[in-house]
Amino acid sequence: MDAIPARPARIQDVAAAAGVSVSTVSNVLNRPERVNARTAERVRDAVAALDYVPHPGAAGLRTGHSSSIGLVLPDVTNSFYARIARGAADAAYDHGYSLVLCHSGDAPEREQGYFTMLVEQRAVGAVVVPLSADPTRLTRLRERGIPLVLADRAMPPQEGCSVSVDDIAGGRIAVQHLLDCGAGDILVVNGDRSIRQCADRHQGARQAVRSRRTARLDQVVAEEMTVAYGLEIARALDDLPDGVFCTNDFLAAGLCRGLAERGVKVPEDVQVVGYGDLDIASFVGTTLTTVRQPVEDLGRAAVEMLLDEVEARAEHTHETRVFAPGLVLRDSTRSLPGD
Amino acid sequence: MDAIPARPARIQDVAAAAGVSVSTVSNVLNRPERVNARTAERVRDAVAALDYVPHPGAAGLRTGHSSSIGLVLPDVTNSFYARIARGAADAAYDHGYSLVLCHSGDAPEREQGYFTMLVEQRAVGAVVVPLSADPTRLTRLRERGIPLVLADRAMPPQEGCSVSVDDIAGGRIAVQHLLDCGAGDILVVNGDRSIRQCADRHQGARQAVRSRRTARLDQVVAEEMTVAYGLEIARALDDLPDGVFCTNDFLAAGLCRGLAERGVKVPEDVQVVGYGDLDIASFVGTTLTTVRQPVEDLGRAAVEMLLDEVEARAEHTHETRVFAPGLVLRDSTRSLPGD
DNA sequence: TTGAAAGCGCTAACAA
DNA sequence: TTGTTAGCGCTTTCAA
Repeated sequence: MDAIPARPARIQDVAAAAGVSVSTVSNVLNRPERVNARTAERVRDAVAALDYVPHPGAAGLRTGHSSSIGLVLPDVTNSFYARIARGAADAAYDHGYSLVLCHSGDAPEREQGYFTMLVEQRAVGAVVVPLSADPTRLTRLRERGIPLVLADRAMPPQEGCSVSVDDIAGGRIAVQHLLDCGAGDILVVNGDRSIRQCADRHQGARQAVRSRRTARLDQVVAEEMTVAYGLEIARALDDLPDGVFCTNDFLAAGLCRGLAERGVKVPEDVQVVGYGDLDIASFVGTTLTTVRQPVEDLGRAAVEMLLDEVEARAEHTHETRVFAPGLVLRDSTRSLPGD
Repeated sequence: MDAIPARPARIQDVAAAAGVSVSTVSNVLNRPERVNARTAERVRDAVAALDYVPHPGAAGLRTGHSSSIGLVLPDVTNSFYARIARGAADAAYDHGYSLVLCHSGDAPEREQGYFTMLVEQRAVGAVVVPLSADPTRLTRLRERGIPLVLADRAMPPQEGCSVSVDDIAGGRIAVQHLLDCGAGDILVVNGDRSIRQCADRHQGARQAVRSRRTARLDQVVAEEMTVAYGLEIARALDDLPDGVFCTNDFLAAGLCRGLAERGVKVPEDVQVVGYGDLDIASFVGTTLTTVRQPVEDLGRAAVEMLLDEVEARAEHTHETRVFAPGLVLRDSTRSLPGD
C-alpha cells in the first residue's frame, strides 16, 4: 500500500534533465546571477519536475559548514526554558538553520553526551543553559570549534556571548511600583539567596527602597519557592506589611491565599507583586501584578548572536546582552494615584 | 584569547597516527570484531590522542542513513506538547538520534516549511502533531521517504503509526469516580464538542453514567476552556448538581472559584473533577482531583515506533497506540466510601 | 556563460 | 586481518 519512496532526485538528475552540467545547476541554486536567464529557467523547470531538494548535509561536507544549532536546556517542560526554545526556534527557522533539541534533564553526564553529539555533527554552534556554573566543559566545546551563547547565565565577555534578564531591574520596578502605589512598609518574600536570581531581585528591591526616605524593607526567605511555602509564610506573619514583593509567582499565589484565609484583603490591606508572569499569575483569586521577563527574546537573541559570531567571525565581538523586564499590572496592587 | 579551534581530526589522521589504513580505523569503530585486538588498541589510542570524533553526516552520505528525527509541534510552550517533546527527546537520546525541534506555531506554511527542511536533511523520520486534520501534506512526506508517527491525532492504521491518550476512558474514570464518591446528579462542563477530545471525554462520561441506573448527566458547553468561562458558568448555574466533571483544569479552576463565591463548598456540597493535571490543578484553593495523561510516554513511544519502522522496515507493521489516563485524587472530591 | 574534475569525511566492496 | 579504491551529493576552482 505504501508508495515506494522513490529515491530522491540528485543534482545530477536535474542536470541531465535540463541538459546542463551539475555545476550549472549548483550555480542556478546558489549564485543565480552567474548564469544565463534562459538556462536558469530550464534548470528551475527540471528542479520542479523532479521535485528536487538539495541535500545540505552533502553541501556542508564540501563547504565545511553545517546548518544545525544545538539548544541545550535543563528541561523543556519548564515554561521558562520552553519560552527560550520557542524564541530560539523562531530565529533558527527565520535564518534557515535547524535546531537540535538537547534536553539535559538535570543530568550532567547527559549534558556532556549532548556536547559530544554536537561536536560530532559539526553543529555550527549552540545556545546553552548550562547545568552547572563550572565553565570547563563549556570551554572545551569552544575549543572544539563550537561557539556557544549562554542563556540565563553570565559569562565573562571575553569567553563568549550571553543573554539574560536583568533581575536587579526586575526587583527594582516591582518594589518601586509598590512604593508608587502607596506602600511604605515592604516585605520581600524570597527564595534561597544563593540563587543568583533571588539575590539580584532582592538587591533591586533595596535599590528602590533606598530612593524613598520613609520606606523600610524586610525580608523573609522561603525554603522553596512554592505555593505551599507562600501560604505558610502568610500564616506565620506577625505584623503585616502594606506591600509584599514575592520573588516568584508561586510564592505570591500561596501568600495571597494565606492572606485571604486570615481575612486580609489584597490589594486593600496589603498589596502584592509577584515575579515571572507564570500562568498561575492570572489564575489565582486576585490576579497578580507581576514582573514579566521577555524570555522568548532571550532565545531569539541568543541564536542571532550565535549566527553573528559564526557568519562574521572576524568582526564579531562578544556581547553580554541583558534584557529589561516589565511590570504587568493586575489586581493585587492598587492603581497608581495618577490613574 | 580564543584558542584557535584546531581543524578537527579526520579518520585519515587517525589512520596515519596509528600506522594503519582508514578502513581499519573505520572497522575498529564500526565492526571491532573484524580487527586484531592489538591493532584495535593502537587505533583507539590514536583516536584518544587526536580527540577524534567521527562525522555522522559524512557517514550518512555514504550509507544513506541520517540520524536525525524531526519533532513537529504547534507550540513548545504548551505544556502538553512540551511533555511530548521531553519524552521524545529522552527516547531519541537513548537511541543515539538527534531530535530537530520544529515549532510550527499554528502556521500551516511554517509547518510545511519544516516538512521541506526534514526532506532536505534526509531526516530518518518525524513525530508530528499536525496542525490540520488534512492528511495530504503528511502523505506527501511519507512519499518522500520520511516515515512519520502522529501524536495526539488518529491516523488510519494502514497509513502509519500513531499515539494518543484514550479520552473516552478519561471521561469515564472521571465520572465513575464522582459516582463512586456518592454524586448522582452530574454536570459535564465541556469545551466545543467539535474538538475530538471534548466529544470523547463526554462520551466517556455518558458511558459511566449509563452503568448507574439512578444517575443523571447534564452538559454545559463553555465558549472557551479558560478559567474565566469556568467562573462564568459557576455563577450562572441555576440548580446545583452534586458532581461536576470539567473537561479541562482551567474550567475546573474557574468553576471552583465561582462556587466559592456563591458559598458553595467543594467537595462537601459539590464534588469536582478536572482534566489534564495542569500545574493549576494543585494551585487552586481546593486542589483538584483530575485526570492525568501519560504524555511523556506518548513522545517516547512515538519515537520508538518510528525507529522500529525505520530499522525493521520489513517486519514493521503500523500500530495505533492508545495510552490510558489515570486519576489523581486531591481535595475537590470526597474520599471513597471504602477508605 | 558553462563544464570538467577534484575533493569534503566517511563506508563498504573487493583484493591482497 | 588489513589495505585499496570507488563513490555518497554537493560546491568550487579552473579552463574552455
